[in-house]
Amino acid sequence: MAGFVSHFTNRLDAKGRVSIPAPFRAVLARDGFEGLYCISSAHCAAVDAGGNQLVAEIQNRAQQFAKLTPDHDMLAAALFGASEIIKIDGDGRMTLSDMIRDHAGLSDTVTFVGMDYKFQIWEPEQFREYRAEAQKRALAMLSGQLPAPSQGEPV
Amino acid sequence: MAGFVSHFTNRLDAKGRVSIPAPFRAVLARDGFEGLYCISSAHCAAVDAGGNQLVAEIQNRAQQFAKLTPDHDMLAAALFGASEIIKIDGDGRMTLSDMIRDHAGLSDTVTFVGMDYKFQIWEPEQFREYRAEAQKRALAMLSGQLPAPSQGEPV
DNA sequence: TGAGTAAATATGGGATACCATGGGAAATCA
DNA sequence: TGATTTCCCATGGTATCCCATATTTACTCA
Repeated sequence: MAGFVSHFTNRLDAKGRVSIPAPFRAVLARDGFEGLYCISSAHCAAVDAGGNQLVAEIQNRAQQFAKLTPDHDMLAAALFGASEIIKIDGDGRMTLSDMIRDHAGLSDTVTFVGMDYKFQIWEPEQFREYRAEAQKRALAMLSGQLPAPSQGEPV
Repeated sequence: MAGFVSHFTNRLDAKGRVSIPAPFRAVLARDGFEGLYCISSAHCAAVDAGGNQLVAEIQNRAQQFAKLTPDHDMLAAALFGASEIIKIDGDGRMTLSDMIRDHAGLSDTVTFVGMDYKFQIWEPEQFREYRAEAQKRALAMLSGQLPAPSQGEPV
């Protein structure tokens, strides 16, 4: 099944709302999750967003540790504490929370980046920089220039 | 089963639409993908296009890494963020996005180049140059003049 | 064989539907 | 009650759908 693909930049209005790109809304509708699951990325200035597919990946991560252990508690606090569920209004818009705005450094435009099972929310200029770097690294990785990938690197 | 072969040059109309060559449409119909999956080539001024076969190659590349890791995020941003799914209208035409037009440097004509499991979208003159170079290199490779090509050439 | 006919294809253009965006009014909260 | 949020409607631009036409290719039948 097709996931989140391509990237879009939309404007933030005076009320702090921004349209979620229509193709992404279509994916979310198929996914079935009510609202939009958002979680600050631990390793870049972006917010991960998505539906059940994303939630499943996160839970999968937490399940590496037995419940009630200090490790699990810590990971759970880090993951779920940095998460929130945003409502989507009748016109397909979301209202950005302070957490999202601060973490991504957003001002008046927002870039949505498809990443198959989730998408990311970026400040446009920062995404440009990240993408330039990502493309360089991807080219190197895919050309077999780099050693074996890190299988289970922490989030 | 036969893939995408040969090349065709069609005209871009005032609305930015261009007919996908009928032989390519036949391959896409067999493939079963809904629409046309497009991704900017990382190493030349062309856009890769195709259906499930192409998507499978790309997903395969991303699966080298565990989800939610920095490596996977980076690769996914470079691959899926640079992709889009273009609709094909009832007459077999696609509307070129800005991304495609810019990346390939298109103006008023488009060359479609079959490459078996995918095809490429080129500006005609740039393709001529690329092909001249490609033929020279292919000849050298096939006669064993050059060292083995890089293992995992980017999608 | 060869003119006539039918089918497929590339291309043009009008009408309609969709989407991002702005703003007002009702509802909710502190 | 003032501020914020949620719901609803308006609008301009664009993409999509549908139909028309020219040109080529394939086919038919005398």
